[in-house]
Amino acid sequence: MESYTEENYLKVIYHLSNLTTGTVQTNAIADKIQTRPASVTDMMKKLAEKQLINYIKYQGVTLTEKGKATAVNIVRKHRLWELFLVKTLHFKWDEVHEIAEELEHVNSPLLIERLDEYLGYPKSDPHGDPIPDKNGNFDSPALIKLSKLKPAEKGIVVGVSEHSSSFLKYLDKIKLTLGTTVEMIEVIEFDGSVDLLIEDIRKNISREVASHILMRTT
Amino acid sequence: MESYTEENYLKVIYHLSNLTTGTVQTNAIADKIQTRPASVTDMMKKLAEKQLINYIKYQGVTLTEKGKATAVNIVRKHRLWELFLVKTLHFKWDEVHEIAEELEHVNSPLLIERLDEYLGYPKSDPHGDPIPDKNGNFDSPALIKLSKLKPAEKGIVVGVSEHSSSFLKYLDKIKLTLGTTVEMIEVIEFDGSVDLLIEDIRKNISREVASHILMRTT
DNA sequence: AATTTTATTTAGATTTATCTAACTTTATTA
DNA sequence: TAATAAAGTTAGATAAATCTAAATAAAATT
Repeated sequence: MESYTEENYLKVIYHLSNLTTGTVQTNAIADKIQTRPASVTDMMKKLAEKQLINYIKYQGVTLTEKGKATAVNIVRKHRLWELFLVKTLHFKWDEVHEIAEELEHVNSPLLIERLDEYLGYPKSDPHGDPIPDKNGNFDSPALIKLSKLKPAEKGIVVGVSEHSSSFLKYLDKIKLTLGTTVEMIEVIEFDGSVDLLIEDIRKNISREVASHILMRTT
Repeated sequence: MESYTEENYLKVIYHLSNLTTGTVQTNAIADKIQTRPASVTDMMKKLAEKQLINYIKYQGVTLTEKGKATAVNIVRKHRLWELFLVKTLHFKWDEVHEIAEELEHVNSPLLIERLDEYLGYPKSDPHGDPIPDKNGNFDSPALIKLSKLKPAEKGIVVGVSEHSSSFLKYLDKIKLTLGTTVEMIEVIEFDGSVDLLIEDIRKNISREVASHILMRTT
């Protein structure tokens, strides 16, 4: 069994290696986990000893199969809980992340099995992220960042790659929520911001925001 | 904020002082929490420093108002989760204790508020134990142990004072579940076991078991 | 009351996860 | 490529929760 802390490290490594598809650096982990690089190094040694990561001094880490399976299971629990909070307890999508961060560490495979069943074996969470099944499998639809849409191209918002409450609240405000259809008008060369048509209203959003919104083109 | 461990100590002290209405001894806590008396003493000093308990060396402890409020809140969370597991996720009453032991430590007042609302502000959990409300209030109906019923007296099973799976499974087996009406036939003087009428069938159960079944007389 | 038993506490050690400060390795750039 | 900057590691320390073994206090018994 992994400790609460070990689970968090594995989860963070998993998320960071998803973004770069390569190895994960010590400082990146320290940043995400809000700790010191020295603490990360200590933990890397421990996780390597437990065969959960491949660790080469000064070279960063990758997850082993075992480590990846553990991480995916935590992600599965996190996303099932988020969906439960929104669907059953009527939380808003920007309120669930922190609570799920705690719930994901509750260790009862049967509980998660039952929760999955209760929710109808869902395929995605309230932010559009895929929910791995019991065996860790999930399909990641081919997604494109909103910032990469071509002029006149249309797409549906299916996910976000940033889960902070302030970001999600902002999306609610400008009506850029999951399932919304958006048409690209143009990318402003000067600052990379984008002019969009959101439900027939023309809006400009920053490059920063547009790069965290994931679309499926239609 | 209290740590996971501190919360467990407070909960155990609360439950033990309920039984004796007096102070709680070091060894009793050590026993319940499966740790050494020396560890309990260490923790008692810490909890006393935080004003959660009144601690006098060699004399045992009592909860302060603050400590009691904290303990009651944990009990509230535990019982709400147990009810959720049974009502919504279709667990059996003997399967929920261990899972609730973990869930009770998730710290989100809003989550518990919503869960309470979702469950319809219930007054008792699947074992018949009262669920404290948001302010820590609950009514403890005047209960009598099954072992104390007088011959020919009838009562309804409303709770149990033992939550082990083996005990609850046994109750299921002999059809002595919550809500069942039972009539006392006689107490066998020799071993204190009781002859009962349970749904028109005459059964004998041990003093030990009968003393853990709580009744409301009818 | 003296002795024995039981309950509790103290002292000092251990484990886990963290830290700071100093040092080493790798990467960048002038 | 030598110097500088950035990234990562090591060594030694700290806090939380636990332990064992020894000491002390309270309770029970002769």
